[in-house]
Amino acid sequence: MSAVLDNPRACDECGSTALVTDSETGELVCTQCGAVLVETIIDQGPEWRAFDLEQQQKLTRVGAPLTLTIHDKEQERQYRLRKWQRRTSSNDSTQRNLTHALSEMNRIANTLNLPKSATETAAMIYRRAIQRRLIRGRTIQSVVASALYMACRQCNLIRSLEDVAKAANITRKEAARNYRFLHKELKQDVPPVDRDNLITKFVSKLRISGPTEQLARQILKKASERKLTIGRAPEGITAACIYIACKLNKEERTQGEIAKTAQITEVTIRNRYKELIKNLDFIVEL
DNA sequence: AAGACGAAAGTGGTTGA
DNA sequence: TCAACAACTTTCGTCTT
Repeated sequence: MSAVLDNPRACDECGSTALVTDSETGELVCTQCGAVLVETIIDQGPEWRAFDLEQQQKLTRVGAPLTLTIHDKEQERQYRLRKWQRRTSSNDSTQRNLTHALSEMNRIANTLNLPKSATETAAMIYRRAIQRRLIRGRTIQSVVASALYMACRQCNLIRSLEDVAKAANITRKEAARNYRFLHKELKQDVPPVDRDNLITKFVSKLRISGPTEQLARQILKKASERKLTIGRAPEGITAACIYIACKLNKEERTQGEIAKTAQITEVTIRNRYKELIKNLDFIVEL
């Protein structure tokens, strides 16, 4: 784990201010280029820092870890520079790709207001993708967007593929294509979209009252129990439940309004809610 | 006039022979 | 590899409030 630092310091190597401390080693590390910046802390372990298995193997080498017996700052600095040079020359394109991707990822995550945990998950996914050589032939933008979307799903955060794609300046279609590819290749476990979370999000966007929200949840629960939700997009089901709840509570919301916030069409809401009311006879009593 | 309705055609992906 | 298929969208004419 690492923590953000409100350190005004910039990276010596690339000038970025996105620095984090590695809580295990206490090193100050640049998230942009991977440079290790703090030399005052003595690290008892190996002094290199691997991003993934492949690098770990590549970087493993013989040599004593830095100790207090070596004070010479200049010597230390030169060693560090040599180390970095070796890194960049041996793995240049990968490193540059990663640098670019991570900065793009931070930018997109920022516009989506994603918590740090999700961005870190996405970064892990991206590194895995690099490791498996899945990037070639795809744009950084689209793979980054896919990784972020996958991370959101894994962290149970509601961010639509469309929103992620928009933030990454690519089309929904392209994001979907790359997401499917990543999902297939990485065999990552991705939970289905949590419909309760969807209700929470839509309800707050639509400013719907608490009682109506509760009613929508009840309807969703019943529909789920009666297997009316299988094979249907969660957005459509959720939107229909909210629409029905509004109707029952005389809280006027148009199909268009709800459809827009759920990023689906009115037609889909109509189809879902027709199916639901046909099979949820209990609604009549409410 | 706005909202709801539903038919019909189109889209992009999955499945299965 | 291709056609059938399911879910969803787009579009548009019509009905309802």
